[in-house]
Amino acid sequence: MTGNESGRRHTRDDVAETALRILDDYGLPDLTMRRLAAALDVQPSALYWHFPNKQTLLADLADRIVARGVGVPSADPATGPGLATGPDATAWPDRLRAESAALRDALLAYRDGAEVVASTYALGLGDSAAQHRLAAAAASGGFDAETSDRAATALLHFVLGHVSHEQQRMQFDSIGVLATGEAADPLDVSGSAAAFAFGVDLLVGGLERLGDQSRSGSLSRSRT
Amino acid sequence: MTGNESGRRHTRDDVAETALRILDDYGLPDLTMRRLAAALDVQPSALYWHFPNKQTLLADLADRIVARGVGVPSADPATGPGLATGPDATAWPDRLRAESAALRDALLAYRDGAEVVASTYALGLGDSAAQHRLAAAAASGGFDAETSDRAATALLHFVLGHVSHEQQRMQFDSIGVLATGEAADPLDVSGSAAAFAFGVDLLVGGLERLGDQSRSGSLSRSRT
DNA sequence: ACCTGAACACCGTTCAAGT
DNA sequence: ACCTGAACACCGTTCAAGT
Repeated sequence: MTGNESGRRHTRDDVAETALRILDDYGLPDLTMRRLAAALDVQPSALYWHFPNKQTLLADLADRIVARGVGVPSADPATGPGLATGPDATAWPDRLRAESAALRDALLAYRDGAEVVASTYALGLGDSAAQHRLAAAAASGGFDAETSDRAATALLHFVLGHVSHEQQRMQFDSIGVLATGEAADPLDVSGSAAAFAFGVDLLVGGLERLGDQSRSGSLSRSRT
Repeated sequence: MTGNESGRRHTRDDVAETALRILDDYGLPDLTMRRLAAALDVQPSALYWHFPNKQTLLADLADRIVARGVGVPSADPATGPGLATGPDATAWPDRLRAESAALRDALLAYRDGAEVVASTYALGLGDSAAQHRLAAAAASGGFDAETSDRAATALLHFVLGHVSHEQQRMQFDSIGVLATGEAADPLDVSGSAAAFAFGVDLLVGGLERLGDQSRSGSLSRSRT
């Protein structure tokens, strides 16, 4: 299905896609070079012709996971009915919220997706597509580049942290059925989404407030 | 110095403190059970009498790192001179900012401190001292428990993400002196602090704005 | 261009047994 | 109460050599 079934010779793309399948089916701890090699019917050493090391492979996966999340505007029906505005005319706070939600969806689409992207981002590897998309959304609000970048970084940290936590909890729940009578309940699915929206609203709201302040010229004290 | 030099018999506390020293001196990747055992002049298997597994050990370290950050109000002279208010009379936004800064300081006090705490938190292990302190600070602003909790979680995610990134960059800089003429510059130290403050301000500002809105009764639409 | 074979230098964890 | 000895079942990575 990946394009190479048993023809024995692989491309970098084959390797990455097979890795992505192992990740999604068995999780990050089970995504080892040796397991990946076995899935490709190849010796572990063969992988090092395609990728210099494991981190580089993971960075590639991270980029694919994030990139696969474009074109999904929000998947959230709460944006309101009949707004009928052009895609460019959307108010920037909504664009920022939509971009954050799309990123969350992208991360949730693969098991341990958030952790893969977070660790890659922490190591400074990978294209920074997520960061750039968020920064562009912020910049559409008229903020200068540094402010947009910092807001994007703050949002990204929150999103990665939140979804990592969320995914950790998902596989924890799926294993131990919890001995504590109360159970983990699927209510938490919507609870997680609400908590996510709340965090995003806090950051976007903070940015809106910052815009209001500079517009009314009440910058209490300029920072040294 | 840890209390046990070569008396050969160790306590759980000995083990944790020695682990903390290895962490700080050599970093998280070098903190292996085998290395820790060697530092204690003990067989690796001996560690499993004190801790059931490595994650539990790391959770213990995380708790110690966070706990060691209490009593350090802010370490930031920018809070303004001569306020002379009692410790309890501080405005809640300042308290939240101070708590966030103290947490950052605590994490920065140990090499890879943020990653240790973040992974422990993600796994749902450890006391949640950091989370609780932040939630208490938020609650002192008059917000209900759920709002305070969610604000604390958002802040915590941001802080852990930011400081992880910051620490990763620190050890990256200390190794590769960077071939790119521009260099990594110590300016980034203050840049990191400013970016941190900005992120915290965004979240705290968002919370203030939320307070303002509910006070003026303009909750556009109540969420379903 | 892509892979094998074999090795190097490691891991975390278990468990019977010792003192 | 605290540890040894020995093993189990793994890791990521390198490198000469093959086709």
